[in-house]
Amino acid sequence: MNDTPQPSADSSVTDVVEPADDVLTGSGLAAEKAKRLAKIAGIRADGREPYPYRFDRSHTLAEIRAAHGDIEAGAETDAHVAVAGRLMLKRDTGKLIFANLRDRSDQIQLFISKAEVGDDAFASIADLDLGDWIGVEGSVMATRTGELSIKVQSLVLLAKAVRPIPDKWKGLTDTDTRFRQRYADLIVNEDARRAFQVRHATIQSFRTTLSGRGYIEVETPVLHMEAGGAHARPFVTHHNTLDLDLYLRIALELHLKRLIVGGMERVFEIGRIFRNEGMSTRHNPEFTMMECYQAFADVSDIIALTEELITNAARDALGTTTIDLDGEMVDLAQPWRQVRMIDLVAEATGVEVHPSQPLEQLRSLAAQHGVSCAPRWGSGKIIEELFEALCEHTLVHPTFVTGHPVEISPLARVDRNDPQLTERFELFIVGREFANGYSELNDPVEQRTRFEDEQAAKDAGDDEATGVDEDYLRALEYGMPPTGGLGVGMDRVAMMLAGVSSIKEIILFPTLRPEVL
RNA sequence: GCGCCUCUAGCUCAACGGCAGAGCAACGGACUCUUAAUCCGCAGGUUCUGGGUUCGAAACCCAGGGGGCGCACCA
Repeated sequence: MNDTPQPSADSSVTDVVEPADDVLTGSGLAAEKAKRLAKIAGIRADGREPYPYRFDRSHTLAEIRAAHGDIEAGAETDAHVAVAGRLMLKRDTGKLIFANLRDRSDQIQLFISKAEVGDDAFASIADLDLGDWIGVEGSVMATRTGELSIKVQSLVLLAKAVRPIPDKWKGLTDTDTRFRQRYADLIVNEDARRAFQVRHATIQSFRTTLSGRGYIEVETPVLHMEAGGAHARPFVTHHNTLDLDLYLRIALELHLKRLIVGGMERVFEIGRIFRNEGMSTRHNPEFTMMECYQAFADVSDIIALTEELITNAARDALGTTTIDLDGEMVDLAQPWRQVRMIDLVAEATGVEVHPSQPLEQLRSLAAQHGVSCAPRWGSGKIIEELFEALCEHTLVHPTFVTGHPVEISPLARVDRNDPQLTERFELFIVGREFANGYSELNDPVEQRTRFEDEQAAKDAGDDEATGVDEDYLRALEYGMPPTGGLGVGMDRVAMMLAGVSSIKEIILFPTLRPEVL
């Protein structure tokens, strides 16, 4: 960079190896880390390894509790076990140490007797810090007070923690720290661990249900030439070798339907999608969508599938289909309401609405209800806006809102009984959208017309409208069978089942502004 | 993007313009059945950052930063 001579190396090296005395005797974070690093040096000086490569575990802690949880107070068994986990609590009574060991499955007490392990080993165990990873061999017992414990015969350090874990009782409550340092959150907060277990069970349940119905799981590109399949502002990136701007996908839809054209008949993908929009308790810029497509099916099949997927997920993740929705216990196993969007708006306004009505009539209805309209909006868009403003938040119980206007549904097939509406639904629960599905438009000529309408909107300044996807049209020209399709916001389903109110609670590493370190 | 709230020891929180403190963790000591062990002792601070007001600011004012909530945006 410049010609300034660098400081000589030996001026900066000398005080790095041995921490200064005042750091070792203090008790701030720097002092704490220095002490623990000094312990590591001491362990190595003893010829022991603070970070060994592996440990043979015979049982998880839950397995031990399942097998021996009912032994009597004071009982000693000859069950010899090897367990591993993180040291969470330590109670040192002099010649006995009680410690709490936690692994992924459970937490169990360690009973460490100086007479049993010997003076040297006892001293090194007493020197362990909360947060250290350890491996233990011993026998299963219960203390005089009946606490299931492992009587330690030997203990090895598996990984030394240099940084202290948060408060053993209060945990970590600062949301900023919890989301930035999810590792620390997971160490101390049981609720966080549980939420991600529910998320896992939810996604696993979807896979099981779909697999059981003959769907196969596929992976389609994240980098798109054209960000289609939804109305959303995309993230733009650039491929250097091709010298090409690409978009991160905003939906899975168009590639999955190409596979239906190819004859795969039943496909699904659970994948990350990206929308360059605002963040809230219900929106993260990257989130997880499940989309599935089934040949020879229409919207009614997909409505039934949606109900089954979510009800099964509740059963698999929670063991019940009765869940708390905004303080009200609702059984998901009961049939879900179906109602047309135009009927909900009519109910809310007392006036019949339909996309065939003159634009001026709908504009004035919107104005009466405080909904302002952009000049380019057609009747269908105004009806949707009225629905969102007046009806959406009232839908607490699971409700399939159906019959969306054609104008706002460029990929959905027209209703067989009403050419101004589509065979489409959105699922709402506690006022939030969870899913979207329809009978898929498979007529290539009509799809081209719909795309051209989108293109016109885009040209008119709608930066969420999509352009014409020529390759998708080419695929449709080969013939797509009648098809029903579904998209489900997996984060929102997991939120509902985990009972959390922010999407950041159900995404391990939510998007945050950069931290100043 | 706008409004409101918030930021103090590693963690959880006090201090209402007047000496920055407690609990946990840490450190030293006692204790062979604890359960957030207990008891005694000791130590630990850029009060988010930068300005300003004041004899005196963690507190009040201004600007900036992080976070939360709401609104806006959002198939």
